[in-house]
Amino acid sequence: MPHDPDPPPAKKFKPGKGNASTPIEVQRKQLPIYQAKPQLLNQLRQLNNAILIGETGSGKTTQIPQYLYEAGIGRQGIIAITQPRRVAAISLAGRVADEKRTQLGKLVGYTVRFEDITSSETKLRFMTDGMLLREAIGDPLLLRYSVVILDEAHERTVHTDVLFGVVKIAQRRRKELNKIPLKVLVMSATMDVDLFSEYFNKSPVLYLEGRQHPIQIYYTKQPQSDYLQAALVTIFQIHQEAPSSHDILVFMTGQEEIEALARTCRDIAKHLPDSCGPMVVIPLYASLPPVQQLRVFQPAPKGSRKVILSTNIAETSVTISGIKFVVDTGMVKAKRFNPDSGLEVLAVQRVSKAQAWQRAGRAGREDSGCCYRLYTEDEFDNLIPMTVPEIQRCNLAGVMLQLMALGIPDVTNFDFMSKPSPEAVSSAMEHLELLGAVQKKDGAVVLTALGKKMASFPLEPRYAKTILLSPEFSCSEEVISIVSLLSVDTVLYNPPARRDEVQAARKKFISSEGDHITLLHIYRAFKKVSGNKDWCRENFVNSRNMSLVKEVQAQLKEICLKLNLKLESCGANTENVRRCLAHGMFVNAAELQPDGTYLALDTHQPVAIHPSSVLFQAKPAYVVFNELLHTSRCYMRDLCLVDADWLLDAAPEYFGRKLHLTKS
DNA sequence: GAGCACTGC
Repeated sequence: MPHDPDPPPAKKFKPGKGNASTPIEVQRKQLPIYQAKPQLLNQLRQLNNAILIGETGSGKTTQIPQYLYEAGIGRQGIIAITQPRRVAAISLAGRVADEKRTQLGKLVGYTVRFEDITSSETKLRFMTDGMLLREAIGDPLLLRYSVVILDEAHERTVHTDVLFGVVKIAQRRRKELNKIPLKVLVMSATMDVDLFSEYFNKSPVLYLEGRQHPIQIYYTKQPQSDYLQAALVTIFQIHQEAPSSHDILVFMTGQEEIEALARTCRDIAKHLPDSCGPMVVIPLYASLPPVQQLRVFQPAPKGSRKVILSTNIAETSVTISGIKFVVDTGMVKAKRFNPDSGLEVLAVQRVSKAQAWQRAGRAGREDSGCCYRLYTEDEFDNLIPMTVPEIQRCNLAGVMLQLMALGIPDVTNFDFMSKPSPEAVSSAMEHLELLGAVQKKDGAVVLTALGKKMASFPLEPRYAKTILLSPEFSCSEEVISIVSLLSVDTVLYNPPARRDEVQAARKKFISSEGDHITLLHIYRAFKKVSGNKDWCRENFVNSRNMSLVKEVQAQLKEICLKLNLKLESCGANTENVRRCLAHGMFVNAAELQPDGTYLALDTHQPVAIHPSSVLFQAKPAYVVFNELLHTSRCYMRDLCLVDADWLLDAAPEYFGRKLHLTKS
């Protein structure tokens, strides 16, 4: 453990944050980027593409859009600034509107799902990358925009990666058609610029100075076989040696190990000598109720040390001030996708170098800091340089459908910055063909009328298909509700300590027809009491997610109306709903075998009913399911009881060709 | 008889 001298006094000025005593104009001029403004504008005026590399705190996201606007660059249209996250788009727009001393929604606005605070006056528009992508379906050339700034490009979300290609095509097409040129700026925090620059026709890279403070990195001398034990030891070494005002942020992999380590830390802290101050241990992960998440921002009582045990939510989404020490276990839980089996696996794995640097950076936001890596320098050197972009580890069916809807001629050869495997692409195309979204015509694959409608829903293709089928079964109201319920995080609240109470409360909603109908019963009951909060508490229903369901439902209904889809309810006849689900989800069907196990019908792999399903004790002959989850076994989640005949009816050729239904 | 990182339209 190093000697830790007293830190220099904290700097008064914090980039990107309001400071009551300093006028906004002065604050803006204090940002590191201000010095570079004249040269920057000079270059940006001439360039059609540029890659901007700026460290945290450079002020690039708030200042560059304003500089462009003030200099009259891109005045012919709107300047779009995309963000991977809603909260970022909203808060950045608020900040820039303040700086321009204008009301949000006038000159400066934001557009995220369910919320559009813009007007005809809006010239600086902050938006999620997903929203710009959706807009591109109606206007592939993005003609309203003169400048598109793709921020946080290093995060490489699916949406950003698809947008890279979309703006590149729009830029070229606009030039060919003699339209107003489109300027594309890519902003990234990491130095992995070659890929970006190469992709955008070797565009120039501009470096912006940041305000990051120095961080001392420490490695272990020996590889650690147990990173949790290593984390525990490191936390208490820091606790015994460093001033109590220095908070610790520990990066771990998931809820369970975080809660376990939190308990251990609290136990040990209780039995330490008085010379050690008290320790406040705070868990942080996404599924924690919002009130508990806010605890990480409260300063610990004087003399106490704050220790935050977090998942990678604290890497980007949640920024905590006052962190002096970062402890990095070097591990992360991440989803992987196998295109052959259609299986998603959530697995603990090593972080990338870029991720390790991102974690370390969380210690140096206000002042110099330390990062303890619980692995050796050799192990660090062997980490992969960058996290594999999401586009290379997800199901591509939705992406391919969206590209087709954008009118891109040969989607299987789309110019991705990082190409997904040909297997993943062809498996996505096969999936779309099965759903009837695309078909082969004269050797080419084209979007069908059905596929075009499917693309207008912000849903996975099979859910969109199920909704579009629902009028045939006179149950569109029910199917829209079910799809809405499935497209948010679970509405069921399951505190493990109160399992018996949960089971008792849920009993009255359970349907022998499966999880979908059970969810529908809960939703109907929720609506009957108009979303009463007490009702939600008593019935272990997450009222926040339920409210979200209502918003999704309203959006889906609006799309249905635009498509002239008949909205009607089947009332108590839920068999129709199951018929509809069978027709929409037939690719996710499973069949009971004579030995009591299940086989997935498309891949013939053995699957099991997840214990969380209401059908867990039952042995239905045929089910359709929402997803497969590979943990200790391969589990089907969210099941619906169906008839074999319905499946055959839904896809006679598919089941006749590939499968052997055991039913005689 | 299990257990789920994080976003987003």
